Amino acid sequence: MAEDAVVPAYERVKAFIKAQVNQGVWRPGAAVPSEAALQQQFGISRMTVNRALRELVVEGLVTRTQGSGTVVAQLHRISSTLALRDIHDEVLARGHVHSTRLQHMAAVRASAALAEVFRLRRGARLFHSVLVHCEDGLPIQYEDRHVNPAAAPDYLGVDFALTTPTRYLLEHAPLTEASYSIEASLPSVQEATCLAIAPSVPCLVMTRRTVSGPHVASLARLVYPGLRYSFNGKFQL
Amino acid sequence: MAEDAVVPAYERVKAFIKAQVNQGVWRPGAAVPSEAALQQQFGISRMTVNRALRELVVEGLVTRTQGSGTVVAQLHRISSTLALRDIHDEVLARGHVHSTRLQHMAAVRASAALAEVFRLRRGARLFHSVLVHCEDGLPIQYEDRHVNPAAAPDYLGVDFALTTPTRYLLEHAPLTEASYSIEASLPSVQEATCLAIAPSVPCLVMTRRTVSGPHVASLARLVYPGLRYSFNGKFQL
DNA sequence: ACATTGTAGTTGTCTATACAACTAGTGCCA
DNA sequence: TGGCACTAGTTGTATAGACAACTACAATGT
Repeated sequence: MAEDAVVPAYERVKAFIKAQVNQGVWRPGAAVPSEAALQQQFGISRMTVNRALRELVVEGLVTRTQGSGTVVAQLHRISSTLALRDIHDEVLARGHVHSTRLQHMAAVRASAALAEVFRLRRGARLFHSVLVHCEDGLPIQYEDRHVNPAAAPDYLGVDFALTTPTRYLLEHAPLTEASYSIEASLPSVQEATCLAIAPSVPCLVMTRRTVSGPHVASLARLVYPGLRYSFNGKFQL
Repeated sequence: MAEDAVVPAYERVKAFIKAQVNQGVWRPGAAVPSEAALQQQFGISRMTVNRALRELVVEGLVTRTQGSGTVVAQLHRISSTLALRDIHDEVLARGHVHSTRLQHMAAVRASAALAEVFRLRRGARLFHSVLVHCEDGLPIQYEDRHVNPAAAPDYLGVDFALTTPTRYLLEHAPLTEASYSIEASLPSVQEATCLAIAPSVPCLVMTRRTVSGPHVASLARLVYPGLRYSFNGKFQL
């Protein structure tokens, strides 16, 4: 039953270097053997060693300088993959049931602030939706979103019992750029009401702007009750 | 003055594919030409095409299946590299002045909860430090930290006028693993006092656990006044 | 109808070699 | 001392070829 599971040569080299760093044999700043040295040590070709080291650069474990050498990196990043993940999938992944309540859906005129964000003129047509997402019936996200009709012309007709705004936009306006900001603040009265919390309960607020090709596709304000939700991340190696 | 700036062949292939995806020519799920096809199209060797495609996999732009082919990825991740960044550098990068007030520093005995986190027995010796970090004199972070003596035996003697706990630990207990959680909550009375805010002001609270080799090195509770601080991230391509 | 086999196409890995580009040091010379 | 040229060592890129592993599909046979 036990598969051969032949580990590729470049993986062996990576594992070796990671082990040295993990066990503290090579501290940050220490020199990693040259490609030629590792080539001899492992009895493989230089290109294979080169691949291993290049991948370790991407992983943030080492830094390389042409002409000089390879050293163990000083800072080990946390690549937190704060992914633009659909809340539907997220809830499902936890083994719970996701449901949605549509609060509002309409075409609106852009205020000066919105027009600037979307790089449109003031008064331009935008779609506006407000939803509440629930996990096992309990509200966990208030989603207030504006959408650029140029990126998703049929947004008003989408049935959010079948999909979520995030998913619909990812499918119809593929992502080319996104930026977000996470703050703590108090919910508005309407947000508190929809989330079934007191207005004094602190919330995580994520503001997210997505760009699709030439268009600013969407600006979303996502409000999470602070006591029912947290962002988590992990880094290893 | 204008350098030749010869763009490597594999970069040209990557740029070509990114452009097709960005401009919507190839939608998520669409097939990317095979290595052989790209090899012909660009007049380069297969290994070079292979490198380009492998790097695009790491960047999350495409997925590849042996025997089947390469397709444009469905979800474009935001790999926000929420780095374990030293707050001192962070403030400096914004062009401001960073200062620190040491509130407390002592050796303590582990409570049951702390012992579990650090994988030590109850009552084991730990170091405990409390600092307030200021940006241009304004408090922006309350840092309550426990440290494992096995990972940083000289922690009690560190002068936090010269360095920060984060920096000291990164240098003396190289990181092998870290996990964090971000929540919104209200500050304790002491936290509110130290941060010079009202106890009703919502705060971002990051709880961070770091591992160094065999030891759980540190557990930190970082409290940020919600109105003065936000986590930001960006993704492109 | 169903299962098996074969095959073309694709990606995964690895090699041996080559040259370019850069770094850091050494030694020379004015 | 200061500047310069040279060199050994290192990483960056690229090639042509090879074989393995896997997928999807077509052809075959029962």
